[in-house]
Amino acid sequence: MPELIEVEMYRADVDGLVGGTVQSVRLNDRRFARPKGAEPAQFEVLVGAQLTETRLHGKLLLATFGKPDAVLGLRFGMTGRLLVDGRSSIEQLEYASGRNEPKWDRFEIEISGQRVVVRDQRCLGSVELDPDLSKLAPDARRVSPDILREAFSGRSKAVKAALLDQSIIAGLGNLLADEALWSAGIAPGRPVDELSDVQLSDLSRHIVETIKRLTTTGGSNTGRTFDFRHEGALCPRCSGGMRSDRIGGRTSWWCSRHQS
DNA sequence: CCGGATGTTCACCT
DNA sequence: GAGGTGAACATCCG
Repeated sequence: MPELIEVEMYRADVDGLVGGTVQSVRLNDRRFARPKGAEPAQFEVLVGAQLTETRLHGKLLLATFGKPDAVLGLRFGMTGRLLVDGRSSIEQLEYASGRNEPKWDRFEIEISGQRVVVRDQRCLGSVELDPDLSKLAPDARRVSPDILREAFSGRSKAVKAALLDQSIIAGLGNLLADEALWSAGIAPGRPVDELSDVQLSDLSRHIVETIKRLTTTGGSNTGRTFDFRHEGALCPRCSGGMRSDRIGGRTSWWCSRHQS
């Protein structure tokens, strides 16, 4: 289940509570708060506030409140999920275990009688009050060839590493980045300053397209249309051998034939 | 026991 | 500043 896709589902869940009023807030695990060392008590300001809007920037889920004005930012890491009244729109997470323990409830907020819980086994997600939104990178769902070119300018790192860097482009995770590069026929290790105009435009289009496709088809299944992330796999497009390597600190898979 | 996993961040090199 | 690497975070799985 690709990353930004599921966060969008969580956003839709929270959006169903817009107009509601916060009755209680609880940070169960202070390690979950950002910035590191933030006081758990700060979240109390949300009590009595009204949820006015939800939106996404990259993988960051933002809930805006009024009276008093405040913004709550939620990050889900690799194993975080959101429960509303004990239910989640995501049945299972690939890398979360099948179990579902209440002890992993790191943050809870009650809005109009509905209990919103961030349950995160590995505790790699976080919650932040009034996150700094002034220097966010462009959102992956709205990239254009020009935006990509601008984001990559003055850089030389591998395109896969650049796509994973949330300060360059916000929203792509490991699977989504591999899939977009596969669709665009670009090898993940190719430095961004070597990409042609045509490749930049292909990449831009396939990023937007991949996110859109998986958002609409990913709800009822795993979100992935094929599986090529294993040894010996053949490319579903051209039957080339799939290769893997570590790029940008993460395992990347690509087709040795049609991606260059 | 070890390594790796849809993520982010920090420290430390070059 | 840029880029790379490795560790850390917490937990489970093969």
